[in-house]
Amino acid sequence: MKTAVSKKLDQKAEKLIKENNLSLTESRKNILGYLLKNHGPFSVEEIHNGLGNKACNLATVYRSIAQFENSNLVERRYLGDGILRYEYKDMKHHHHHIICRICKNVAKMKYCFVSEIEQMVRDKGYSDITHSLEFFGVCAKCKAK
Amino acid sequence: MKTAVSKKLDQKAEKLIKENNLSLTESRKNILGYLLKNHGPFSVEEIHNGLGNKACNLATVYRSIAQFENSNLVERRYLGDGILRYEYKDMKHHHHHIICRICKNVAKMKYCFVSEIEQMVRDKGYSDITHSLEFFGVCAKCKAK
DNA sequence: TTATTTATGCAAATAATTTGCAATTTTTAA
DNA sequence: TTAAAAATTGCAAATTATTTGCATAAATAA
Repeated sequence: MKTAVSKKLDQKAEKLIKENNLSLTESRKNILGYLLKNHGPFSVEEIHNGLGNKACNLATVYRSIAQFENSNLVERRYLGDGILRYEYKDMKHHHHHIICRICKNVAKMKYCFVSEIEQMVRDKGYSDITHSLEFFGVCAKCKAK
Repeated sequence: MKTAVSKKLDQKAEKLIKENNLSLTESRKNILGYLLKNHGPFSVEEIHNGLGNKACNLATVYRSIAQFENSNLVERRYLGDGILRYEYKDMKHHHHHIICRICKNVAKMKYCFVSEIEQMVRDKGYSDITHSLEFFGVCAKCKAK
């Protein structure tokens, strides 16, 4: 069963892949579609499972993600546990995360005023600046236990 | 040749190890001493090489670093390239990094006003909050090339 | 000092990621 | 539209970073 929203996001995935001059394959459509429909970040394995495992090979997920990263469609996150995760890089909704050190739940933090600091970095002579900011803490639920 | 400063930092390493109730071994003194004397972050392999390789086994560096992390003496950094790095956690000099995407040079950024945001995280019910903030850009040198 | 606990070296085991290569799919261009 | 060229995929094997088991050695406690 494909909802209208799901279909729309599949189309968006297709559009993004073409716009970035990547060849349009089933796997890539599925992988990027998955990231558009689900709010990550996800490990490569989670994406692979999420797609149903037989959708494509794990190596293909790695390769596709690498392409998407190069094309700036996806961004890598490191949450401190030794596993890399990826999520769709939505330019219009820049955000950060709050990760519970115990249950690993990832909450979104929409507010960001790091851009003010980026100006300082720019003043030091750097260009093409990005940043990664993650918060770690113990969430209320875990604290109560 | 051991300078006075170097000797002082070795003593500091020793003190820190004892204070944290870790047994005081040659390896641990060397590893923490290295992190006190050199401004990281460093990968486990870099530390191992830095100490001269025969100083101790690579596995020992991994194990010692894990201990130091638990004792909050050392903090883990992820600079986006798939390798974990570690540096001495100097409570008195909290700072962030600016990493050149090309030459990988790591510059220190002493200024930090993320603590203001931490209050927001606290307000959401999280406790024991820490954060990780890294900037990535192309440094002036690399840009000129 | 001797007993007990803890750490180390070494080699083997894991786990995540990458790669080579033949087969397949996608794109290009006639 | 179709044939040729280019790029991607699956699979298995290779890498790489990290962890672990276990016997030996060193550090701490009594």
